[in-house]
Amino acid sequence: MSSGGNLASVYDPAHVENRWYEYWKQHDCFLPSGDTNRPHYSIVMPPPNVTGQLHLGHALDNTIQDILTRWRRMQGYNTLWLPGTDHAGIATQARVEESLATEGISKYDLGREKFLDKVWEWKSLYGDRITQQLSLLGSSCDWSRERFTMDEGCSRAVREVFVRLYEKGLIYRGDYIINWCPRCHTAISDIEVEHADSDGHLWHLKYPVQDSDEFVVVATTRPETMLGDTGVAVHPDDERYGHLVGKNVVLPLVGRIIPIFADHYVDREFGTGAVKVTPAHDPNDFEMGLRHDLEIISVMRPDAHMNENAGPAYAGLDRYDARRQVLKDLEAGGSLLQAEDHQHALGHCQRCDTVVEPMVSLQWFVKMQPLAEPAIEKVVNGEIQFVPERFTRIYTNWMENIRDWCISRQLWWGHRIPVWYCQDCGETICSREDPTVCPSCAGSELKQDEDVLDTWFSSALWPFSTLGWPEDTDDMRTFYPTSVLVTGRDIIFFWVARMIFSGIEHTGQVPFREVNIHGLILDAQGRKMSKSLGNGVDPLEVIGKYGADTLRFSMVTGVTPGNDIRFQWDKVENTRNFANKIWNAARFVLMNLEGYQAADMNPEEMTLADRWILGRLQQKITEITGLLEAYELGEAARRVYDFIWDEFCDWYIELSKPRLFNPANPRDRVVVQNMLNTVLMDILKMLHPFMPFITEEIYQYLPGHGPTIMLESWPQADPERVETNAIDKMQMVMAVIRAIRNIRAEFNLSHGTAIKVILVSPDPDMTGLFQGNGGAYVRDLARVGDLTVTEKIGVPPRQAVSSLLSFAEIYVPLEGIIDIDKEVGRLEKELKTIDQDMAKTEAKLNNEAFLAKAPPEVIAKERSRAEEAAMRREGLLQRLQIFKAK
RNA sequence: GGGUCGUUAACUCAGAGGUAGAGUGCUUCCUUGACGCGGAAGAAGCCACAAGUUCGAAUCUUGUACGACCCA
Repeated sequence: MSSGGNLASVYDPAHVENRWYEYWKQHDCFLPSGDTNRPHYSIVMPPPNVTGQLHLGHALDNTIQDILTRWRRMQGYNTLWLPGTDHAGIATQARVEESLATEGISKYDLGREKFLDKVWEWKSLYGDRITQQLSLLGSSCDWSRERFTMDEGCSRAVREVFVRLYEKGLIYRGDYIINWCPRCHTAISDIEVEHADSDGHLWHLKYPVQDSDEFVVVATTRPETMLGDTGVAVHPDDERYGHLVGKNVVLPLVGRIIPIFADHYVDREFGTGAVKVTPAHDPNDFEMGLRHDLEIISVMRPDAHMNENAGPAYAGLDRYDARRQVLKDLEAGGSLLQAEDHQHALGHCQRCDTVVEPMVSLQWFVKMQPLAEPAIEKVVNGEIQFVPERFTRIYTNWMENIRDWCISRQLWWGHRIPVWYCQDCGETICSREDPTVCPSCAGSELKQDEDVLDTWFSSALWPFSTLGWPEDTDDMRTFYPTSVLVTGRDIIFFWVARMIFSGIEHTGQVPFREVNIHGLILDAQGRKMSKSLGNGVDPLEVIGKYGADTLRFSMVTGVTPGNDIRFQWDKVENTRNFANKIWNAARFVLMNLEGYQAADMNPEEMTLADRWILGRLQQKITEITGLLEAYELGEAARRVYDFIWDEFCDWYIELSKPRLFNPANPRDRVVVQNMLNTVLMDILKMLHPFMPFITEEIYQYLPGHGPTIMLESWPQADPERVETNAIDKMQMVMAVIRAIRNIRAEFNLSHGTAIKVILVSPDPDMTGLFQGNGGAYVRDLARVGDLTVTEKIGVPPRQAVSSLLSFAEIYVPLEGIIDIDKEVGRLEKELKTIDQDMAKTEAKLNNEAFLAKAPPEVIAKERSRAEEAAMRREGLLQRLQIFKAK
């Protein structure tokens, strides 16, 4: 056993954390126990971007997962937390391109293969960084099973899934309108588009009706697209335009003859009620175009400059220059009627914030309807549960309105689409193995599709691809479906939803039973942390300054399920202080364990304080375990905090001191030593999932410790140890001590002066308590030199301050010190509040409806409250009489 | 336009039918044999507003206002 006297009085995480992480790793503590007789508990980690850096969002997400994992592991589950990283197609490729650009090289200079070599170089250079950062956080994940979305196994799963869906007809290729990012030069899916309101204009353009003097005025926010207009739409019931439906207009600047048609999509209230239709550059227009068989004329190039279809005057112009030019030309031709200010939502690329351009393009899609249906059902019927429950609706609403998923990306970094085109006969071949000859014509000129898959296509398979699917592996059988998925509310659509339908479709099972959704970490002002605002806080900085335990605990205590939390340095500091508090409590215990011998807790030998703290400990075990089961991690952490600081440190340790230092009773010392050790041990175990490092460090100093606290069993509450009688009595002792301390503070009685106290209670139980153990506590903790306990007092001393508790009266004689006027004032104030309280309770007790309908225990409580108040009031009046009777 | 969340002490947030809680900050005191990153005591709130349900509402219902976010 080490002596606590060697420990520094200030806890320094830097000397502790890395050491234990290495120790755990070396001793294989993160691996599943492998005991398949025990239930399994498994989590797959949401894979961070392989070239990314740990941010506070990761820190929170992984802290929650680690808490759950460590807790369940201690509970004896066969526990697996599987880590890994994501190849993050667009983001990673963009970063490599940026880096090459500084050398003046473009990816085209290198060509596809050499460029990909570069990306893999990046991956190996930065791929470890994020996982090392996760280690610093204390993540107890099984690194031996670490995966990467582009490793061999995951790639195999991707290939299998693509081929299966293709063969089932759920994957198709076609020309459809998609969101195009002109900067990233790729298609992106609907949810990768972020809408932001921006100030623009609504221009009214005058289109002449063919063979007529009439005009149709259309309103648009994007006049440059008029070059690609192939129709004008009005609402079928709009009387203003009814006579024009079926006629044509002559498109200004272009001269194209295009039809006027009716469609219910048109909003009569908006603008002029007539809209120009550009099927090639607007998703709604595209739909209308299909319905009315309109021509699709694309007027833009992939870089969002106009193409030759826009006409020689505009070809080559950037879309915004083209807008200015078109407006100028329309105005010159008298076709521009008015421009009003108008706010509208613009789509931006999630990655680079460039304004997205809707374009018609040949892409691959997943047909969502058949996949969405069972995915909704499994959530509605509770096979998958969202926690908090309200996220269920967010999920189902989205799933019910889902559109087909555009999965092809015009990138090089990613899973290449496993489709080949025969150059001889034009056959399309989708295959699990790379084909060498065309099955149709036996030709060998096969060319693979250039595109790669959306990164989320592989992420969607993560819960099973990481466990070995499509093979029927031990891990699949043991750990799938996983127990819970922990993630932020921002990726429910991107990821959670897609894992659910993929899991059901490919494994026939849900990928996880529960989804625990947490909020986002905001800055101190409540804003999202972002690079552009520069308000991000680096978790590594926090760990460096305060330690990972502190970061973890400070984040998790701020958590209420599903809600965002603000990051505050104040809170981090407070948590650091908490760590130091535990450290010093442990130091105190260790310093006083000299001569420690393990002893059975004999109830006979236990004092009131012992029974109280043991009872409270059992209650806390029950509460905290229950809160963890309900994913109320923040509340659980707060309970641990309060118990340690308020009850264990401020009361129990203080109460233990006299017994430790009393040489007259050596046996007493042994009992307290055992108490301190066991209670501290259980406290550490409960705190361990939250603060793994400091708890391990202290644990290793305590007598009776095992190889690691990680593999200790989670405390179990023993109901027999909950003696409510002892708890109640202790609470009364505490009330007396507080009352005396209060008097001390109010009368400035320095801590050095031992005072005299008279405690009066007619209840023999009470007098017994304070003549015994309770009195000793009062003497020690309230510094009472002379404590008189009596059932009755004839005439209370006049020169005394009093405190009237519900179960006892306390008098502190202060001959010569007491200021009678002040004391009278104090009592009168107290009398007033009692009167107010009494009025309230009496109003209730006089209310017949209350007596008739309120539950009996509430009525009883109200009655006893009234009685207590009456007693205290009586006492106060007596006191006042004594003072006034001069 | 639809939806979700929030509005509680100066600040940051808990609490979810039975007389309001914490941390920080503030005031006063304390070099008591773990801890000043500490201890003791205290001041501080018509729980956004309105109506309803209920014996009883900060808590449930409906609406309003303000703020944040998501979807269209």
